[in-house]
Amino acid sequence: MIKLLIYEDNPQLREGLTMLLNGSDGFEVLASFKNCSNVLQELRIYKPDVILMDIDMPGSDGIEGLKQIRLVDNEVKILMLTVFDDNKNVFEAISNGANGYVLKKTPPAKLIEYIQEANSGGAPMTSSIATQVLKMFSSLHSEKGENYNLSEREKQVLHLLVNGYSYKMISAEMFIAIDTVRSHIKKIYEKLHVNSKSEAVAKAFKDRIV
Amino acid sequence: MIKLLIYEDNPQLREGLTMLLNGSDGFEVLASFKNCSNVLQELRIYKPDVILMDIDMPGSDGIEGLKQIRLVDNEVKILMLTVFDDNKNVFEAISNGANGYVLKKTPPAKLIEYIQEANSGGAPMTSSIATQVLKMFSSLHSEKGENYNLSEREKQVLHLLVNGYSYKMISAEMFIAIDTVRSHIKKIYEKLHVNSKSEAVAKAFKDRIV
DNA sequence: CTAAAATACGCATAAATATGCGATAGGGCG
DNA sequence: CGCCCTATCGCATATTTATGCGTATTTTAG
Repeated sequence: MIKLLIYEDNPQLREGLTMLLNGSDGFEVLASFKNCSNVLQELRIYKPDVILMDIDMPGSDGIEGLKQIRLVDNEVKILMLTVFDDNKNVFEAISNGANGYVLKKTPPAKLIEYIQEANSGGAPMTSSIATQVLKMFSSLHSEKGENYNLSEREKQVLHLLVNGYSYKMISAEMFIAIDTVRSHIKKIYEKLHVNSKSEAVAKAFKDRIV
Repeated sequence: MIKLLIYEDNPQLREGLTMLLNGSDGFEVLASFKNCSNVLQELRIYKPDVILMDIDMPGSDGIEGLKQIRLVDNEVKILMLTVFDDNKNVFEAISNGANGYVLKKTPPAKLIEYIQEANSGGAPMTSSIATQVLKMFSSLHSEKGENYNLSEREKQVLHLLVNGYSYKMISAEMFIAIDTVRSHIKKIYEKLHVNSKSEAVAKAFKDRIV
């Protein structure tokens, strides 16, 4: 019997998880909470095997809770739940001793598998997370990311975009018509597989093409 | 149909894998080889989707093969197979662009799952490997930049912005009116001293507030 | 040489964003 | 109790962005 604690601010999801797990053989949800303000106390009282910890909670967030727990307990397995597979949180979580990191959209059957895996000493990750982790690793050694075959001019435009330039400013800076700026940006979007300026900027940072 | 190449020096295992996969729906083993001396040629001829690459092969070993392939092809998925979950090889493999890293003792059903995962862009790892990876990561550390005194809600909004969400999508995701999203974003811009979405995104990356 | 990119530009239009000027409600604090 | 902050929402409007559909010249790769 795997004993669980759940920390999740969204009431629906909290209830859903609790019901799912209590209804599954070999699982017992001891309690669930909407934030981790009293996580240490609760840990002492319930002595769970595995903790499901939402990352994006108001007040004391999941990373904070994780840190607190790891100050006093290195045994309990902590599985982080999140809607995002972004770099920062993954890194923070695993640097601070999380045992796994899974997306909330993970189907129930998978989630159950992951919990079992965490409980038996594994490190379950949804594949997009694992990919992130591998990317981070690769980036430690290989200096440059994808190139996306951006042309020189396109790289210049993207560079200016990343530095907060509007189309008008780019047009002025590069001595080309604003419509030409549009053309370039459209091409850039195609190549990066995005469709907004901020997505392009984000991608530029993530893939280090800046 | 996932098309596979197999590199494995042990004849029994090589045959076993081939039979297993050819006997499974949706898989086709194009060919299998006992070492990767001619990997580039074979890659060109067969154009596989996924390559199963044993690490511990005599002559040209799996890491060597991996490196060669990645010089000319960043698309094909490469799943490393090994008996050991030792640090050195894991690190080498993932630094050189392997898509996954699984132990040979992985049960067939799991292996099939992993291959599918690799094929669809994931990064399958057996849990002991994943644990290794996390441990390596934990040894690193980084600290945090400015906070800009963003409120909880503002951080959530910024987070979504960084992930390419439009106002409308944020409104849906957070269950608030689009005008409220506007309010938050205006406040965020003030606090970050910017005045466009892409600038905010850029700043979020630069200052690691994401 | 020829085909394919890259570069440059124009026009039109729908959607998204930025901004200003409001309002209401709850929580924390001296 | 007022005062400030956060969070919520509404309306109006100007600007910016995204996109489609064109044309034309130059450079590059096969």
